[in-house]
Amino acid sequence: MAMNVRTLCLGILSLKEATGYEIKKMVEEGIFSHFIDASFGSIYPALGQMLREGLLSLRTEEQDGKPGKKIYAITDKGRAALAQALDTDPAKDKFKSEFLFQMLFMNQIDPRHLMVVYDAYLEEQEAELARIEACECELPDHPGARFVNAYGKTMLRTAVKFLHENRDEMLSIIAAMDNEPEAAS
Amino acid sequence: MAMNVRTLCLGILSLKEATGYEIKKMVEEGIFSHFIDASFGSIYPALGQMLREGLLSLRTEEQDGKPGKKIYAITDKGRAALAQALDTDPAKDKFKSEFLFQMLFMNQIDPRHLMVVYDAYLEEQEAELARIEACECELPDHPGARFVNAYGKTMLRTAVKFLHENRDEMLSIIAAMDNEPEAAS
DNA sequence: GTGAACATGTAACAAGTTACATGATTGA
DNA sequence: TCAATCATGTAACTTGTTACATGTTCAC
Repeated sequence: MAMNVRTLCLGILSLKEATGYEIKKMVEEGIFSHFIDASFGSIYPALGQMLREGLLSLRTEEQDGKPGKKIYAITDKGRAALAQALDTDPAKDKFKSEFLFQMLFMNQIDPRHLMVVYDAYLEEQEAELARIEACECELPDHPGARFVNAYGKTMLRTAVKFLHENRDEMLSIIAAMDNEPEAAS
Repeated sequence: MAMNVRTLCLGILSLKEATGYEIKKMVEEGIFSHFIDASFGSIYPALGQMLREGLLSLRTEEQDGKPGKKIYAITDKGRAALAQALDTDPAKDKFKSEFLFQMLFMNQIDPRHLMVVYDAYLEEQEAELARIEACECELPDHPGARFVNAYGKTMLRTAVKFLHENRDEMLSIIAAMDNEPEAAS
């Protein structure tokens, strides 16, 4: 369905008008963050392009000093484009995890470092869960947002639980490695 | 930690020697598939490059008709490079889901299509779970593989369970949309 | 006075995908 | 006979990131 930065911006702007800066913030702080990424370097060009194509309209708000806000709003043509993208079959999920890659080859890692990495990842997942739970109250009141939020919460809780439950086993694996080291540094 | 296709190939070749073709198959059929992707267009150049750099060694096995197998093996220098990559802090997970994006904007989708997409995704997750459970028996006997397999299984089971449990609610949301359509096609 | 948040934008770069090019064998 | 599996490789293309460029205000 071509879920690129363009479609992402259209989706956000279908909820309310916003500046590129605000879109970036929503992407990294809102529910989106769980399954989407986007940098300024991709958002700004996408907005400019879609404005030229008539999918967006622009209103500028001057500010003292700061470079005046460029507030984009979606047009009818933009809504049509979004509807079309939304009507396509979604591509397969893409998940890349360097953490899991490292865990897969844990027997080739220095045991001390391994545990540091493990705990850091666990904390990260906990923080992510906390964030997603926090943004729940300010959730837009439509079923999609609730569904995605609930899904993300469920998955993160499971991950955190798994990592907690398996921590002791990790420690004992490491203890075994210390006796029979394969690649301790 | 620069977990690119190079590191992926080094990791696989640290388990056993293989051809580019075999690496691709392992990536799409083994435990790797859950958190990694790689195409021929990235694997073959990576192998050639690392051979030139001395991280890999090459043995060719002629075959009748077919273009003789190029069997790569990791060298000491290659193992060192892998160890170095494994010693770096892993980058944050990257997860992209067009399905969740569509669910987020479900109120702008044709209800019938929405349910087709939902069921297709559910089936896909079930298939993925079945695959990961199947490859369990032929798992290399080291703790990393078991950990990653268990993690993947746990997450996929949770996803499948969630999707099953929320299917009825989806149906009622759709029923509500049919009465009060916002963007039915 | 130093760093963070606000605010926009460009250009070089990185990394990987898709499509193309080639060609035998095997099973439906 | 048509698709799939085996087997390698290249080149164009897509997509997005990082770093740079610029400048204010506000809190510590």
